[in-house]
Amino acid sequence: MVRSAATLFSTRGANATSFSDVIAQSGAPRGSIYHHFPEGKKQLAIDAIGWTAQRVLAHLRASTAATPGDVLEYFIAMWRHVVVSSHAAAGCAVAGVALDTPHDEADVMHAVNAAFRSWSEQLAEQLVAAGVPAARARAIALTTLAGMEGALILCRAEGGVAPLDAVAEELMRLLP
Amino acid sequence: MVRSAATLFSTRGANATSFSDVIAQSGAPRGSIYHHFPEGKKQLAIDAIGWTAQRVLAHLRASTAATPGDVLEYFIAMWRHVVVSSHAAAGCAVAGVALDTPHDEADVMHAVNAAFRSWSEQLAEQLVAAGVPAARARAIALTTLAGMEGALILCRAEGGVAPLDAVAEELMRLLP
DNA sequence: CGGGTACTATGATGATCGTCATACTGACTG
DNA sequence: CAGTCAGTATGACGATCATCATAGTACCCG
Repeated sequence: MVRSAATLFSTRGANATSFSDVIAQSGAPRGSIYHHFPEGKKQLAIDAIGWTAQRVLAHLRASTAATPGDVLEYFIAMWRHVVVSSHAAAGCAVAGVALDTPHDEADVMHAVNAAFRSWSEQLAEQLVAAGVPAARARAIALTTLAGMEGALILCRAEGGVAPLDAVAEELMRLLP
Repeated sequence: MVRSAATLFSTRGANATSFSDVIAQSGAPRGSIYHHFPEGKKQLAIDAIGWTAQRVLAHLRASTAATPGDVLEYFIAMWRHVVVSSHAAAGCAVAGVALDTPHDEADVMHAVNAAFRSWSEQLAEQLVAAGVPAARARAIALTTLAGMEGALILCRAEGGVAPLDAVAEELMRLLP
């Protein structure tokens, strides 16, 4: 269910995804929604974000990139694969929740923020390990993350991967 | 109504915004929804995007920036103002629609794409006028747009303007 | 004044949503 | 074997949504 929710969030946003959709796509039993998610939809969103965050983190940690350029390329290639394999229909599930959630829903927003920060920090860490000074690494990591999130939206709008490629090429210039 | 819809889209996304919300916020009469928007909510979304697109374009055209740095700063300052004046609650209405709309809703997606492209092209044009070679100008403009859209999401998640400022500083490095 | 057009008031419709209560299943514990 | 409990089935609830039909009002043109 969490996995289905995450993919649905990434293609239609959180509010356009109903429990019925999640049930239908995951094959999970209807009756056990509030057994596994006692707090309802909010909890499903939080769990889906957490699941996505961990998945991305695990993928990043599997990287063997040694140079700063390889680090960024590995991160970018991950998002590029999302766009290509979904024919520009999917984006980032975390962003899909972030834009659909009123900013005063503290716990959901906190999960969103934690996900973004974990990715940014992991990326910065890898850049530091590849020889980039810490302060610059943090800034480059954050900019790359923002660039990707924005590029995902542009790709979705255009229906192709071209914007992401163009953004990626520019982001590479930020490296020493 | 269009103005209200646009601001609501930018703070909660398109699907979380009901006609009732738009009515309540705009003070418009309930009975005349389908007089002004015969195609229903889809048309409201398209019109809100068009209105936002034109508003941003008009603001950009009012710029007197002469150097490439000033051009980017003017564009960035606009988004920064959105974040600051809304206390990090608002983002980009076009993005709010883009993520909430299934990718096969062709006419809405076309409006979204047109909005993004018009901004990107206007920005590139100004960069060229400030002396940046055309090819680079287009790439920098697209990257800046993507960076801002992503930064808006990060600011919303964090509740502050810090991510946007960090991204802005890095984007400036792309200029010759 | 008369007629037509633009807009609004009111409220109904069917669908869908999130949420939950109640009852059932099966497997595991002692 | 009796008992417990995680998980599932079924279906109902109030609310809200987008949409529309019908009837009304305001205003402009001649």
